Amino acid sequence: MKLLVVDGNSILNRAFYGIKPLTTKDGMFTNAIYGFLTMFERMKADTAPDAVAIAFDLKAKTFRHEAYDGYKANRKGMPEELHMQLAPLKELLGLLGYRIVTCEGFEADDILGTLSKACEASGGECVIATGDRDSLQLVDEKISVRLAKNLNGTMMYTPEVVKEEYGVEPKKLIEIKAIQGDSSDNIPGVAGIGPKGATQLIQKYGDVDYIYDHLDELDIKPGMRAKLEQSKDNCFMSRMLGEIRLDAPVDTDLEGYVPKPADAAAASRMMARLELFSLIKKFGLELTETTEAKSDELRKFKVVEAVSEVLDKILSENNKLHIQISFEENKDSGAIEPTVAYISVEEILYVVNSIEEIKRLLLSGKALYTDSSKPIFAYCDREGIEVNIAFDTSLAAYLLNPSSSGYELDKLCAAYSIPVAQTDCEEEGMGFRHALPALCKRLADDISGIANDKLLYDIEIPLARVLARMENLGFEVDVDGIRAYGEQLGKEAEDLQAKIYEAVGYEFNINSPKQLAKALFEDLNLPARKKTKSGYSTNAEVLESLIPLHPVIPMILEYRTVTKLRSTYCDSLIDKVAPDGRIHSSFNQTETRTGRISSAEPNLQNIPVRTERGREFRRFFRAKEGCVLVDADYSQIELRVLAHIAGDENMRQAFRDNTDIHTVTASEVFGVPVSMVTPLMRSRAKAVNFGIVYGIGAFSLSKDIGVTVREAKKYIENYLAHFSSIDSYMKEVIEAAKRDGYVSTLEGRRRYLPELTASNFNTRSFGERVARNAPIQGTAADIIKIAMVRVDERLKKEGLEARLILQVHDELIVEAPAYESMQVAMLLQEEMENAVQLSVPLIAEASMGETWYEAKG
DNA sequence: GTGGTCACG
DNA sequence: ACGTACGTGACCACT
Repeated sequence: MKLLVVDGNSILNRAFYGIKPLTTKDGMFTNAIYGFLTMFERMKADTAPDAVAIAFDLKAKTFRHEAYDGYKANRKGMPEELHMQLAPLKELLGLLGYRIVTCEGFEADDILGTLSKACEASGGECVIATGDRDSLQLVDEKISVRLAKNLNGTMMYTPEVVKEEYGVEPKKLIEIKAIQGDSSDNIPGVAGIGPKGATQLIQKYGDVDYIYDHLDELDIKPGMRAKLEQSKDNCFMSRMLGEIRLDAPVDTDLEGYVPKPADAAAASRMMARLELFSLIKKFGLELTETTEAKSDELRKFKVVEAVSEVLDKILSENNKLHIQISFEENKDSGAIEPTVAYISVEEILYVVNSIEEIKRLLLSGKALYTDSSKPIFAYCDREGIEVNIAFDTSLAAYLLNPSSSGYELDKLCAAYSIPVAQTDCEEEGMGFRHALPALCKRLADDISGIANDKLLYDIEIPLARVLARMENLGFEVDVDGIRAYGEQLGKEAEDLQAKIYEAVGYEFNINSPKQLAKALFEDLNLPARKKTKSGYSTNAEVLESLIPLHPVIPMILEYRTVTKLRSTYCDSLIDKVAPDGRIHSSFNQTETRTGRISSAEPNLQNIPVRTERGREFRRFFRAKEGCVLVDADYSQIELRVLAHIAGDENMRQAFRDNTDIHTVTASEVFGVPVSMVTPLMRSRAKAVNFGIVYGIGAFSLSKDIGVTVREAKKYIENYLAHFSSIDSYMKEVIEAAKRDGYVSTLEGRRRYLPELTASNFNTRSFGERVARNAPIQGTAADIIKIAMVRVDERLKKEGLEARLILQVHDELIVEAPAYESMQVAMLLQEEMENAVQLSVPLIAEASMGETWYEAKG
């Protein structure tokens, strides 16, 4: 019999502190549950046990507290955000079939000890899973300890490993601890003797009893002898405190710990409630039912194939349709086409299998309520169909909580407790499809409840259509140009590589941070400035500081730049060019927590611009024959938004006067007239402005602009003294966020901030920075989204051929026939500047050219 | 799959 | 005393 005994509290702690905060949309923390179950599953897979026991401490005092008041006296209680996870975790473990063991008056450690010895006594083998080293004393031939280091890594301790690491046998660890003590549990040990001294004593004399019995005869230095004499009582008490008991009154019949079959439905339901969907998969469960429905609610529904006549009837009887459409690539034409549609009407889920019938639905002009509108918009755009989308559950759910991990139908049904009815139909997932009307209703109510109607119906849904068209259109690129440039960069990289090998003295993989760190910090003896989790940092900041120390450093920096440009922007970009000679990026509308859109496969929002060498890539992004690119970007949109929402008159005035904001800031921060502001002062002031938007700290600012922390602090103080409303706004927004649990943008877009209630300083500070930044970044995102919808409408209304093809957060790019370019530039600027009315002017500047390089001002 | 690094706003 | 700016996506090495 192989027994796995889990130290519940210790693994839970590891999980909690080792994983960044994870919460459900209601602010319930779930990171420790997630981490615990992930580690648990891994340990179980690694050890393949026949029986499993999970030991937890009880809150009550143990015999150790009785013996010594000070025991764990310096231990703070469990933080609330961890405590709230304990009961659900235990319940979940029970549902999964595992047995939890607790014991009054004893700690989890004693349970581990008792069970492991009982297992050994019955001829079995035992693995103890824990996060702290106390249990190492239990290790012997049949008992091993798996020490969890992080989410994925464990370290296996056998007697040999313990001996190797500590220099003594496992049992002797108790003796060492008796002398050394343990500050984390407030165990005193012998005052003045630390780990080294304690280990030596035990290695030499075996145990504490022997030492005290023969204290006068032993060859111990007088100082140490005095310390031992003085702390004799503490030493024996410490041993008692540190020794794990093997006789806790728990059930030691191992058969009772063989896991029972899991209550799969209840467990998956619970995980869904905790929004831990990846765990459902990890534990081999299925997300089938999402709520515990009463039997009459569980009524079955019918699945009916909607042939032509049935469809006629549906269309004649309904003005709105709840519809979900699957798309697939047609293998012959390569086009993305609808393959099957599901329409949910009361008791029946209609399945539409013909593409012609699906087209009829789209052309019907009925208000469509769907789970994902963008693919529908995209298909209809290609087919020239004017589709009427009235609702999109993914967009609604994104507005309700932009921090969720996914917005698929099944997850939403689970997260919003929509009952999923049953069918006898074979196919999986039909229940979720049938739940679409109920889900739409619930989400629509919730959207109204937080006054996000305009955001959803007038901004996000229309925007989905614009994005779909942008994806369809794509961006023409000069493939040969990229290829040639890639070869040039490849040659440069080779030359640099050879020079680097020569300078270092041997060949290695420069792209490997690990090998590079060895070359620089070990073989060339350069000073390591910063550590990462896995070694010494070799990032650009570190390398730049090393430039004066070795001629190879600039080569490495250049090598990095060149290979980065080549691998990220040559090879992969070429791969993404479609047969039409254009790159069709995907624009994700539910990805960012601030409301921005993101671009992927490829990401066209991070094409280089800051260095000339990188900027060259923009020459290969060009307008098609006969067209030009019209590019318009907002000037200082985030600072203008800040001036508006903070209501700062000084900053507003600066923008109304259309002055250079960084120069004005410099003048205030450095206390000189505007005419005396030097370029250095302006650039530092610019960093301060950025910092303010990001939720500044003096340390980071000082690092960014290379001044002392003291100076940086002074700059910030000067800044906030002059723009005093910004100061008060920043304080108020955090207060409001703590009160409400969320921050919002101008249009009411929310971001929830459970981090603000965390007890961990760093977590909470992060929450505060986000509270300051999200309304600004998010409002800017709202504004450009409105502009995009309006630009698209205007282009259509004015009968222009020009089309939006790209958005880069504060920049829009339109591909326009040359003869339309002036009109388009005017239109773009006008719609961008008037998307919303703020108390400061919004400025957008348009320029144009054949390529992105030329078009960008 | 994660971590380090770096491209963009 | 903490540990150090917001938001993304992609590549590479390494486990």
